[in-house]
Amino acid sequence: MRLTEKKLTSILRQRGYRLTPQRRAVLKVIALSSDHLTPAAIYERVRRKHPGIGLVTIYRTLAVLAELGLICEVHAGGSCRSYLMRKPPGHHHHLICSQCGRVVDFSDCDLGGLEQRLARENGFKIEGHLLEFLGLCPACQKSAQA
Amino acid sequence: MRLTEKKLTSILRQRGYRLTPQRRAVLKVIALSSDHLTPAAIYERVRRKHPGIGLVTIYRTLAVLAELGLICEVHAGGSCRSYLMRKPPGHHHHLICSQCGRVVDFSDCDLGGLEQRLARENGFKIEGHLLEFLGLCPACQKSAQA
DNA sequence: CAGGTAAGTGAAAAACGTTTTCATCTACAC
DNA sequence: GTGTAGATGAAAACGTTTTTCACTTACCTG
Ligand SMILES: [Mn+2]
Ligand SMILES: [Mn+2]
Ligand SMILES: [Zn+2]
Ligand SMILES: [Zn+2]
Repeated sequence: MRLTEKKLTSILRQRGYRLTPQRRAVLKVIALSSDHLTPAAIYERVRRKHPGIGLVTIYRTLAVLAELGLICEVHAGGSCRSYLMRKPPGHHHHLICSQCGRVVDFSDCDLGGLEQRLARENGFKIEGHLLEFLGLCPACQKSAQA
Repeated sequence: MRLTEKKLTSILRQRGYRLTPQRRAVLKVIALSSDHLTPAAIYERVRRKHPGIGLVTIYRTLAVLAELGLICEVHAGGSCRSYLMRKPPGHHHHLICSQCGRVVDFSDCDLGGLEQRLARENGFKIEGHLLEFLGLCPACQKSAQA
């Protein structure tokens, strides 16, 4: 189900929020990216088309959108907080070189079974997961031998 | 296998680190707690018996202990970073409530096959992984209905 | 289509949590 | 003991997030 303008307005209004150009712009940036974006990265991108926007508004908007369940917040290693659309078509994960920081994406993780078991055993409603492998990339393995 | 003073010294020295009273104190606080403790909480507790210690030392010590694999770092909702003893023998993972921050541990993740495939396809030498599920705990699901 | 008002915005400042810097100190090898 | 690489603490720098406040705007009502 695509998120039409109409639907978006109604979701917001249901909780007493208004649909402003700023909120539209922030949501659009997140929707068009398949990566996790930090508040700063979102700010940068939104400003390209919307130069007057304030960083404060980014934070406030992220809080509202997350509260409404339209986007979700992810905690990763480095910059800790980032956001992405709630149900992306195939989430994605990272293989990170612990030495040079190089990142490789992958998307097939096959955690469905584990997820179901954990949900059942603990009574959780699971919304997402964070999976990162850490290791040495080919280049750093070579330089480590030297 | 308990972590004796002797063993600890040897683990540290293997990498060129020294065993200082401050490091001993930080590790002790973490070992005696079954919770995840933030750097600030650790600082507070260590200071009770060790008033002169600086917060900087807490941060530096946490980085060293995590690098050595003696403790592990957790990213949860609110205060984001916290630490706890690494539970032998296997690694352990978290199921985190995105609303109240409650954390449930689990240890069986069965990622061996995926790990091997990623290593082969990308030439990485994989050293470890981070796996966290995010969702709503039973209590927060109830309060969400209201 | 006004007009009124609650909600939203942006600039600036404050509040955090974390890292860097640097002079001093100390654990440990010899 | 002595020398030295490694560790510490205070202060300052830093980047991120929140608060405050005067001003503006989306949206309801008539
Ligand atoms: Mn990615
Ligand atoms: Mn845990
Ligand atoms: Zn985090
Ligand atoms: Zn690398």
